[in-house]
Amino acid sequence: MALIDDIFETAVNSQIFKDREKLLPDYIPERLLHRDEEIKRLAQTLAVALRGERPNNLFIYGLTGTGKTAATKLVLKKLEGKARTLGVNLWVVYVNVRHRDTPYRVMADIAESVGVRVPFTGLSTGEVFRRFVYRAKRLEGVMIIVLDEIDFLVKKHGDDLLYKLVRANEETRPFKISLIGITNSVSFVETLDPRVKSSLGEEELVFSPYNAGQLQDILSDRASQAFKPGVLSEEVIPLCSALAAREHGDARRALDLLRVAGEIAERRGDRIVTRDHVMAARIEIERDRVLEVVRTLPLHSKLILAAVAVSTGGGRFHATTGEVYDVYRDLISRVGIEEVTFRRVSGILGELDMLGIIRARTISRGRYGKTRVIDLATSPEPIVEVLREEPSLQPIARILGEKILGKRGGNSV
DNA sequence: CCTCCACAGGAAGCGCAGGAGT
DNA sequence: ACTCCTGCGCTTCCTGTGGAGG
Repeated sequence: MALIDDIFETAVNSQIFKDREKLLPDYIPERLLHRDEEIKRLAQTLAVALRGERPNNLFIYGLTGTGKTAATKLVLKKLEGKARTLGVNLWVVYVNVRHRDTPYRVMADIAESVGVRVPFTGLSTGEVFRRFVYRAKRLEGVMIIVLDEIDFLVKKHGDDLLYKLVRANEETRPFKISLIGITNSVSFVETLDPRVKSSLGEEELVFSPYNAGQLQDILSDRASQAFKPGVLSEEVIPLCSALAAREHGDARRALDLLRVAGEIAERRGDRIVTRDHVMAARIEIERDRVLEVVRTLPLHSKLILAAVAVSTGGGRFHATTGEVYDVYRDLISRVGIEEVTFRRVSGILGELDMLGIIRARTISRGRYGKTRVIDLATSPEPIVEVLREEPSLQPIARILGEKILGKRGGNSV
């Protein structure tokens, strides 16, 4: 009991954190360092909405963790505040298309924002669109729709919806609709229908990556709000910045490192956050990411991932699609599940690659054919862990454990 | 220079579950 | 009760391809 009390006690009276939330990924700070130009451009573009005019459609590019979303949300928040005090009708809809990854769900979010009730399935996308237009027509004002990570939608479902939204503006008059598309893939724009491309890209804005120095500024600023004074040893912030700068200047990653390092220090009962905590944080973040991804994988994706783990010896060497398929069939024969076709296995390998959990690159071996060379991009332990959670997959978890973890001399936990 | 391997990956469509509308 | 819609995981059938070996 005393142990539990201790845990609760440290949680309430943190020795490390003053305000941990300031480091969470969805926290939007009042000011964004080193993004003045971008914020100015955004504000200038959107300001006309305060006069009841339609802002130009806007396209925002930039790699992950460069502040695109934060800057957009920040400016929109202020814009909404201003609109309220001026009594201007303004609707802002923010949709992260990665999480709402079908045209239907995106359209549902947009329609719901003007008060249309939409069931989560059952209607056609066109019907939802029609209801939205019907409702919007009898409203007055400006709507700004933000489609974050828009490339996911287009890659999976084409640009039909974008085309419709771009044109919706004509149908909903006097209600005005302005679109902001956010993407981290620059090449993505080229795949768009030219009509969509030109109207969506009325204005463009590029967010360049932070360099290590800028990351340091950001971390220092945020750390002073989030941590108690004096708990960070002086190498921590430069280290987090350097690690994140190496990964194309991703500020979100840097903040994650800092927060998790603090959490680890707190769990261990240390009073000072050091280099060791940062290094441990790095491993923990990666592990959690993989666990989360693997857990939500459909059955056969899990099995194929297991097959990759086995056929690459836990990541010590690489395998080809054909080899993975053979191992997969072998594994599946032991648990009495019906197997999927080669084509599907190939498709799933592509999906796992996109998730960053394996690495696959296509090569040609000349006479010996063209194939993908597949690597595990993570350590195999989290995979075994997830397989163990599923009773029917125990045999496979065991095989994996023996073939990989056993050979490494590691013990099972 | 051409062949031909071992796949890559596009296209179409199927069966199912969940739900709307009538 | 019935039809129609969607997303999802999947199959079937298909065309495309880099380069080692003949």
